[in-house]
Amino acid sequence: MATTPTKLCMNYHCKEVKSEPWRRGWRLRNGDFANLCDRCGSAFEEGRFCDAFHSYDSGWRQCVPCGKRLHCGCIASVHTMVVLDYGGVSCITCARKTINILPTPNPVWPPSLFLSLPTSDRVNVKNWSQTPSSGSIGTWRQAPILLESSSQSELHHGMPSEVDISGGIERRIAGEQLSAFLEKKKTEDMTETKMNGSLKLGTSEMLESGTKRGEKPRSCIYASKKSSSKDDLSAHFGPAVPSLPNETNGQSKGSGAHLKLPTPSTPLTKQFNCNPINDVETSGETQVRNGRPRAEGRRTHLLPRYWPRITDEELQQISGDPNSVITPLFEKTLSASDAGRIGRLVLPKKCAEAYFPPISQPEGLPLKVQDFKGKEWVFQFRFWPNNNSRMYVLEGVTPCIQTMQLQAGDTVTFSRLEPEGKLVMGFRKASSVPLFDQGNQTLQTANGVSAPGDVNPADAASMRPNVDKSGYIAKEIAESKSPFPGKRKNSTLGSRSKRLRIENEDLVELKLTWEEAQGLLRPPPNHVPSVMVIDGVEFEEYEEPPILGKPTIFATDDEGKQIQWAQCEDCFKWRSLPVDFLLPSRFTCSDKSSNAERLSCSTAPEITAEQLEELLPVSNQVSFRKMKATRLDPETVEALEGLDTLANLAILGEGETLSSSAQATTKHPRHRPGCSCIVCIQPPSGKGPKHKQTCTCNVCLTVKRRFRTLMLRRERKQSEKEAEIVRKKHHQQLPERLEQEDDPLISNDGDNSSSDHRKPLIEGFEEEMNTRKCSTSPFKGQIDLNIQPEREEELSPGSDSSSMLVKLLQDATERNLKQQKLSNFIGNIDTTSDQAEPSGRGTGEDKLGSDIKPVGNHQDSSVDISAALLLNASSTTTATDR
DNA sequence: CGTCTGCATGGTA
DNA sequence: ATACCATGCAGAC
Repeated sequence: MATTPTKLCMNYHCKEVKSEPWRRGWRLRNGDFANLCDRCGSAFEEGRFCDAFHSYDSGWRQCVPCGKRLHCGCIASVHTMVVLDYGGVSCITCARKTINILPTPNPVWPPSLFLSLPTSDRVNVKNWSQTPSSGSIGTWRQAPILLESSSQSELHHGMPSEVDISGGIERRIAGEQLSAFLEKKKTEDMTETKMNGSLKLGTSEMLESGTKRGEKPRSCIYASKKSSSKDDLSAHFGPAVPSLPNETNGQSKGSGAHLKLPTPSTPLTKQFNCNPINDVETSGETQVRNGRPRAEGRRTHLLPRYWPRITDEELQQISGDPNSVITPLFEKTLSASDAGRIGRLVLPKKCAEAYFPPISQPEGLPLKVQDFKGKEWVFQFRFWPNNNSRMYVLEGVTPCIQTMQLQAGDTVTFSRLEPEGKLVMGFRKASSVPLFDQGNQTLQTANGVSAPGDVNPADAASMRPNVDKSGYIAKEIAESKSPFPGKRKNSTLGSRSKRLRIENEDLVELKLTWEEAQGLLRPPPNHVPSVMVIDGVEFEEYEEPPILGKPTIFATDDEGKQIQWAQCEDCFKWRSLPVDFLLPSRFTCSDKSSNAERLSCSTAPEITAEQLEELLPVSNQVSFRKMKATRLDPETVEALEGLDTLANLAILGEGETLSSSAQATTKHPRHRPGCSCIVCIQPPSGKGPKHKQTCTCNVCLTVKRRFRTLMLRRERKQSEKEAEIVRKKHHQQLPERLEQEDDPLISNDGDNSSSDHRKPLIEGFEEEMNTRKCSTSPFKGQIDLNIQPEREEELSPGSDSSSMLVKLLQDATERNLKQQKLSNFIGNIDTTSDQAEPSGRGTGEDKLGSDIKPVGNHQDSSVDISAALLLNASSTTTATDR
């Protein structure tokens, strides 16, 4: 970029083919300088470039004070003139003389900023005019634009609210700055920023270097146009300046504040290397673009939690067009209210005022926003008077949020895509961050990208002229399942109400824990269960509460024998173990006693994680990776260990105490007060009466009900599953997204769709489980009220239940068997939840069988079952169902 | 009676 | 002490 791709002189009228050395011309957007041949370069240096080459071009005006001809809107001359407040232009010389008075430096077009787009395009860009106030806005917007674009400082300095007047701003900008700016140009110093920068509207530097310290003029940067006309500027910058002094100000006390706000975002353009953000603050965090504003000023104004976090990569993904620039504006973690059905998304005041179009009426205006898929949404951007302030909200977001499958705790991001100026809305699933990964605040999760979308012409107004709009999006992180990023980047929730926090973080976390824990439940060590039979189903009863074992991976060895792979806690090597080996909560090589040879951590690994991963079905690799990560990450390890505690707490919670001194009852580990599941309502092992098929006791009724539910579900699942498959085929292009969706852990049950999302998968697992069980189940063919619901599938045709249902079940089973085969084994890990679900899910009522154990192992030996689920998968189910 | 709308309240930073 | 904002809630529909 820096240099012209070709070896041609960059003077459009010259194009002399030349080789090095080139003479330096105007600054390009990318920070480099135009390469000019000697002749053109000389003309440029002498300030007669336009006279020499553009004499016949349009755009010539006269300096108001001295009458000198000025080629306005030309990148080659942009730095030599100033746009006056009251109209007209002035050469720099005159501007300097008049200094604070009239002259406004050209807003920036620092050459660097200059966009190749035709002026016209940009200029028209947004008519914010939609708003009633638009008219006036236009005017002063320009100013703001300039300010912002050029420099934040300016804004801060003074222009604030009253900015209305273009004049004000411009004045400041005046000559001095210009000159300063020019000087800088020469030196190319980006460093200097300060005020000058701000004033230097015109200076390209600002833009480029823009970021100098905190204040990088983000928005401005990109807006370059050939024409210097205000319009143009406004188009670009305008938005940026959210400031809205006038418009907004009505309420807010400091409209000025608004102005300031705008600044924060720096345009992160792809094009420009200068990522304000990066430049400034992040020396280290190069990749994450936190919206953190470079500008300190901004920071102070925009709470960290709203700083957009987005990586360069993400940005790039968002904008497919290499020429487009995405400027992250801000992000917000959805509150319960935001994600609720009301469809109102509360916008941080400062963000709204800084990046959205100014609105003077509560009704606000329609705002077009594109989502990462490029779909355009129109929200009503408005505000409510609140105290002496305003509360900004986006109305009508429900469809969008549902489409993105967002829920409380997830984060939506707003970015602006330049030069289109479109607002882009992205998102980041809270779940994407590994549960235990709290420490990492990186954006792994982020994704959403937004495609460019135009601001709607009509609504364009809504978007601010200059403001950046970028919606950025979050990609979903594939693996992340965990619901909450521990700390979430900014603890967006942090400030939120406890309620929210609990719901989203803790709750989710707890939920996850449960899901994961479910699959890891193990009988207490060294405890021999007493087996009770309830209606034909064996239940293992332990005196001690279960413990959480370590996740393992089930596979088949070379000989076709079922085995499970477990990772040593100490050396992280993977060891093969008999499929029926129950891992303790902390497994180490030395525990591999199952094999004759006793191992130690020093023993060479039998397989590497990578190899192991390869052995897994694709569908399980994600889980595996997660597991792997979990183990390797010290934090996670700790967390894992804490899982035990957590799980136990959860188990113990709710009043029931499954203390070590466990009560001898049939209550399952997850029993909760009031639990009426088939297990809990049963008398202690073996003491209950045997049920007949005609029995109408609670247990039997429950089982029957569950069976019915199961059958219905199966039908539904089947159809959904098929639909899902079809859908996937169509959407393979969005792997990430899909992946996320697939992530079972992510599911939150919120009201949203996310839950729906998982359903298919879960169900699939369920089916699998059912299938297996069925195949092995001894009870085929009949509805045996004594069996666990999960096993109901086993029923074979001819059972008491409708033969049709049975048939359906069988069909589904067969199908599933074929499809899932071995993959089923992998159940422990993440899939754990899935597994669990299956069983549990079968019945709508969780509890039933849920809790108890996996009878399966006793009955059939379907390895998977026994191995993976010592406990009851069902319990998991329970959790999910609920 | 459910939903929508706009404002009020109160917790948190 | 103040501003922000998540949620509540009453009135309207």
